Amino acid sequence: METTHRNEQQRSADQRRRELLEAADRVVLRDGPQASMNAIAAEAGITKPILYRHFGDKGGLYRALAKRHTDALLAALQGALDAPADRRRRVEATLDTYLTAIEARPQVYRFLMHPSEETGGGQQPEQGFDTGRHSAPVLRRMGEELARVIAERVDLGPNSEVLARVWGHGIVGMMHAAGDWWLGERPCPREELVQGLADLLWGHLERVDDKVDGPGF
Amino acid sequence: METTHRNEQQRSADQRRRELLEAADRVVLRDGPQASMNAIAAEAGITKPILYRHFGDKGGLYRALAKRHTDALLAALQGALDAPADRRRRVEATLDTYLTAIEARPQVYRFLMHPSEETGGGQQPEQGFDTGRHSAPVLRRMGEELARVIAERVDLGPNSEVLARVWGHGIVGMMHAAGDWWLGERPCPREELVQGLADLLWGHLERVDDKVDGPGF
DNA sequence: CCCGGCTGTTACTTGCGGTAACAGCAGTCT
DNA sequence: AGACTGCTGTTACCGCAAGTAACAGCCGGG
Repeated sequence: METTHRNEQQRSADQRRRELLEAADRVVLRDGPQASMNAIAAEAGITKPILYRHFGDKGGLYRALAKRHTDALLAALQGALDAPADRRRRVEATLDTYLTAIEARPQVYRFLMHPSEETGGGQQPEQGFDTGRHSAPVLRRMGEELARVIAERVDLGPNSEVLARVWGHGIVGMMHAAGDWWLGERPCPREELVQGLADLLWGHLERVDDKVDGPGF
Repeated sequence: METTHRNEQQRSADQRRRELLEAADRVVLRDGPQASMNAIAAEAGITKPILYRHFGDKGGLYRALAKRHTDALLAALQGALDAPADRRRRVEATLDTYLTAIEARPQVYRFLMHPSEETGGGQQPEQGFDTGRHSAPVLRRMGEELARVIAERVDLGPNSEVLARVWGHGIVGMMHAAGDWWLGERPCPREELVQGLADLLWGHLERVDDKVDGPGF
């Protein structure tokens, strides 16, 4: 029967693809984003052309890899965002979830934030004014997701469509940058960072007092 | 006289270096960060080894290039941050300065935010748990600078040292992420984005009303 | 006069992304 | 049975970019 044949092959191909992805994962998490296709193939016990048959090019493999981790992270954040608690607690929980994740697996984090979509090889596909294309897709997805949540839960007045997205991307960027810095320098325990960021979001910037001397802020 | 000789050579070397940097600038701004050393050398009218004598390796050239643009951007931001106006106006002016800069020269922006410190060639220098090393140095410098300004101008209570840095990096990250998204999609005029971000910083998140239906935010 | 230190070159090595071209091994159709 | 299809996998190659000798000319100072 042809369909059976098809399904078996399909299943096998998918399974193979998963195995390859896991091998690639190991190598990338060990060697960073500059892991070579040869190294990944060797880890999987095969040779290069097979990888190319499955993923097209290096970018394809990276994208497939990134999608898995991105989906996992987003799911965790969704959970925190939907938890039954008051608004401030949910904000804290979301920040904490993100920071806990990047703290637990910094290699994954580093990989996700640094797709570095190189062209490298034999041809140069496109090259025309690709403004803003470089930012990590994780951040974009997180920003859009948060924007959706904000837009559907709070009333931002006129133009709330765009405003929610401004805030979504802005908040995600804040979380990301602060987390990145914190992960590199570890200047304080996580809980303190969470509180500091939540306070910032909570509008303390408006209320903090000027110092007695100096031009004020 | 030996000193004269030295100075002449030094001056000449510095001038040559500047010329090379300008040539590199043209190529990088035209071809993006994956501009080849050969192309840069050709643009400068010379060949590769000279570039390597001046800058060590590709990373060195990129760092030198990035420093020039970073310094310029930071100077502009300092100006906005020190302008004589009330706090809200200064916040708006700073956001606007940044956004105007990235809008005016998106290629420079893209280059600065995507150093992509590849190793590439013959050897692999270091590879041990370099958590957080990837973030663009511009952002770090901007974050630290803003932290300094915050720390010296407002009173954040106990632990204000660390808290100021949390806020500095957080705010810079917010600005960066929102700017990046905005530059790519252009969903609204710049002024609207500035107001939205300033509002977010101004603590509207605390005060916005829940929508009448839904779980609230 | 020749030496030190610069400018510049050509020609090479190494390594990586990517691609033929080929070989074996199912299962399927006639 | 035997040709066909579609996968698995291989070796061997191309092109290109980073980085490095090794060599050649120029010029000021002992």
